[in-house]
Amino acid sequence: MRKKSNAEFRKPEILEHYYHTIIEEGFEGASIGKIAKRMGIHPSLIIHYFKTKENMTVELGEVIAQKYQAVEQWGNITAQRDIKKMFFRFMDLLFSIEMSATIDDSVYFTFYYLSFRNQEIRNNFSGMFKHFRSFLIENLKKFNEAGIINITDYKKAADILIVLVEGIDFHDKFVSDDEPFQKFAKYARNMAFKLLDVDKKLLTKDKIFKI
Amino acid sequence: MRKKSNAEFRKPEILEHYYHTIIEEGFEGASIGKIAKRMGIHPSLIIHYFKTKENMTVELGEVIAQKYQAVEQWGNITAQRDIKKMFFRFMDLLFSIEMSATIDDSVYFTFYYLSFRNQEIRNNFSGMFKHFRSFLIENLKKFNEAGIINITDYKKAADILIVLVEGIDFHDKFVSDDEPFQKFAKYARNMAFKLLDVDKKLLTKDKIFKI
Amino acid sequence: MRKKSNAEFRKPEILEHYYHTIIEEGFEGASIGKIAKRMGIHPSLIIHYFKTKENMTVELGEVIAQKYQAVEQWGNITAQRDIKKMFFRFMDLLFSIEMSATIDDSVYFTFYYLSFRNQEIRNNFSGMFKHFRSFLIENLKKFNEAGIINITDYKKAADILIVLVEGIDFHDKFVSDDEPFQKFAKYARNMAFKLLDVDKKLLTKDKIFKI
Amino acid sequence: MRKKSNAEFRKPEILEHYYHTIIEEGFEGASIGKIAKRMGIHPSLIIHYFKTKENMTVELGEVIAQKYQAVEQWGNITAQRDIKKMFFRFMDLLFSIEMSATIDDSVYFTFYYLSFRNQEIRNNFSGMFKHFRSFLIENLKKFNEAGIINITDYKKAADILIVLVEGIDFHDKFVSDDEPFQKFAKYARNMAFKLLDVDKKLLTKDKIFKI
DNA sequence: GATGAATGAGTGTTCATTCAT
DNA sequence: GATGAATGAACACTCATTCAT
Repeated sequence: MRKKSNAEFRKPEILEHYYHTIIEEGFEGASIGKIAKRMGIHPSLIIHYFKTKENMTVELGEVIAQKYQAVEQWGNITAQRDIKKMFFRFMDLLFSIEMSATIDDSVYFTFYYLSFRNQEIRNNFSGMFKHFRSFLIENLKKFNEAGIINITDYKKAADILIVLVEGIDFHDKFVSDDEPFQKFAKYARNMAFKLLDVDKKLLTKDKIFKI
Repeated sequence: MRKKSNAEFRKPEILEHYYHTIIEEGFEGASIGKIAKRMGIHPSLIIHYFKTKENMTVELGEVIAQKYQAVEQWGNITAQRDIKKMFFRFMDLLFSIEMSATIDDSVYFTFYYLSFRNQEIRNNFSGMFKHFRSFLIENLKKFNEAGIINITDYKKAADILIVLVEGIDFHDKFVSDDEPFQKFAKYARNMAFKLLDVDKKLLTKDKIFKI
Repeated sequence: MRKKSNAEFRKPEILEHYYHTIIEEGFEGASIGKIAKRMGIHPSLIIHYFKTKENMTVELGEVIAQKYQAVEQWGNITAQRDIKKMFFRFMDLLFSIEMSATIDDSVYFTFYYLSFRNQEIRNNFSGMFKHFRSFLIENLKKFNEAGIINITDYKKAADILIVLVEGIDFHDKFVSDDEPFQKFAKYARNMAFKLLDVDKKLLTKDKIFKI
Repeated sequence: MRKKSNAEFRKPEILEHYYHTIIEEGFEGASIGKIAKRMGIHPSLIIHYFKTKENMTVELGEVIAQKYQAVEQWGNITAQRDIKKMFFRFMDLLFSIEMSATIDDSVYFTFYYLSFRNQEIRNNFSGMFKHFRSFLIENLKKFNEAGIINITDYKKAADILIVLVEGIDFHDKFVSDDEPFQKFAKYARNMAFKLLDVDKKLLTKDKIFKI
């Protein structure tokens, strides 16, 4: 009854295993053979579905890029009626561990790294960031018009937010003295408040952006 | 006294070729065989000097990490007597293309990526950033005491500077709409001015940090 | 009564594509997968019709062997009433490029080559040559009885004709200094005239067989 | 003492095994793995010496082509003082089984076949035939000047001899009714006598060239 | 009749590494 | 110090074929 495993089910299943094999064995270690063994299938079946390993890698890149965009929580937030509350929840989510944790860091960096040698992967990631930027711009506009923030160049603002958000992961990995992720995340968020010129009346003490 | 092509000279030479092979062939493509062919020597000789490829990779990581620290230009700048001039030249260099161009981006990202699977490499890079942070702190202190900037938490300030500086490369690679590197770099620099609370009297028009 | 694309039509179609795939990709390169792709069908379908690839190869060998025999032009020639004219047209056709061009040389040699490892293919080709020899004998007899040629051993004569005819292709491929195919063909034809002891009165200048 | 197996010894050894593997398994069946197993060595060692299988195949082609040229017996014959005796021994050797048996037929045909897809192999074989033709021309000249044969176009004569000689193998493989190789070989030789216009006084009964 | 899933053997080749010289 | 021989594991991928649908 459920033996009817076709491409629609199999391909995501394989990508899932590919993803986890990368986590456990690294990108170079994630051979088709190992993925197949992990799944209990024959290596050539993977080729059957993806033709080449590169295809499979690109497709995994797509999935990862899509996951980044599809942070489901955004839905609830942007549905919030009180725009001030909405702003702060928006920023909290932006600088939250949830944002970072959707994709395993090592895989994430793997694909950044692969971007340098694979145009398709680069395009996927670039597209993902541009899409995300559009989403940010759209919302920044609302906040600006409501007088919560005070900016003129939406695009630049969105860009700097992306840099800060990505920077948290980076900091956590390479610079941090083992302090909890959230600590620097919150700090970065406050820096964002400052750069966006958030209405000072709205800021409680824990949101102060003095370095 | 006889031949002087010993390890001391050979190892850096090999690492140099390893580095360029990575640029041209990617990390996976940079096999010992290819490096050897590039040098016109026998692959075994590379093993002879480094024992294993992993060793060689780690050593290349060290060299790269050291290069990042040893930005020679800093010397001239910190020797500057007029502290205000010094500050702006300091910031200009920090957000300059020279900072980014010392090491090829693709190799840089390769080692970030390798950090996830190799503790030694991670330590090297982590150490490099900490060292760099110390350097920043030291200088920020001077600027703060001279009343040029106005901060309280030096470490945090240094961290955010690192994030912003690293973010330029990242932005250039993935987010930028093909605008020149310098444009966003300058913008990021201005954001830094804002976060550091630079004395407004010192800012000319092109240094204004309004988004 | 429904679809009429059944084996009778499909098999020759597949063989046709197999033939052309061999020309383009070589025998080793002519995989079932490639043939199927060429036809826009599924590889399994080819297996469905031929059971195994070897079967298919043997069947292609049959088709090729048959084509060699079925040189339609012979019909017109042997219908010729003037036996002298008939002889010369017969010989002209025998040593013509049309004889060689019916089957692509590379495929032809492929099957010679396959003959060594496949009894069935060898039998097909052997049968084809024997059949062709019978045809030659039959006609040589007529020419001999009409006094045009002067031989006693028909079989040997037929054999030597086959050797000469096949030799033209061989010469063209390996020995010729890029001179046109027809030049050596004509030369070989004249040698045949000599061996068959053609009545000298019948020979015009361009048919003289002196080396 | 004899462990010192280097390329000079190893490569011919491998080619020898390649040759025999082709005989036993056919060209497609002669994989590097099988050759290695036959030799009791590791497959990658074969790659070590030849880099690619194609190289190895081309080199085998060279060896085969050279063997054809280097028929040692010629030496003794052309040293013969009595030119008439020499002529007949020359022709006997030309149409002898020794000429055909130096290289296994199936391998020989394999390389004919490969010539169609590999320029280098084609060149080797073409060169071999041209070299052989030169050798024939050189000798035909002597025989002609001695009045034994009577020809004007040496090159054409040499070409037709090659075609006849190659034709024996061909006939034996595909046309012959299992009659011994020598029988048709002798017959072909006699045809050659006829084409070369051998001085009739020299011909004994078994050399008569009437078909 | 036709397709896709799945298999399993096999391909040439790459690679890091060891050892003897 | 430097080379070549040799290894053995691993790799992505091809291929013909079988089976269920």
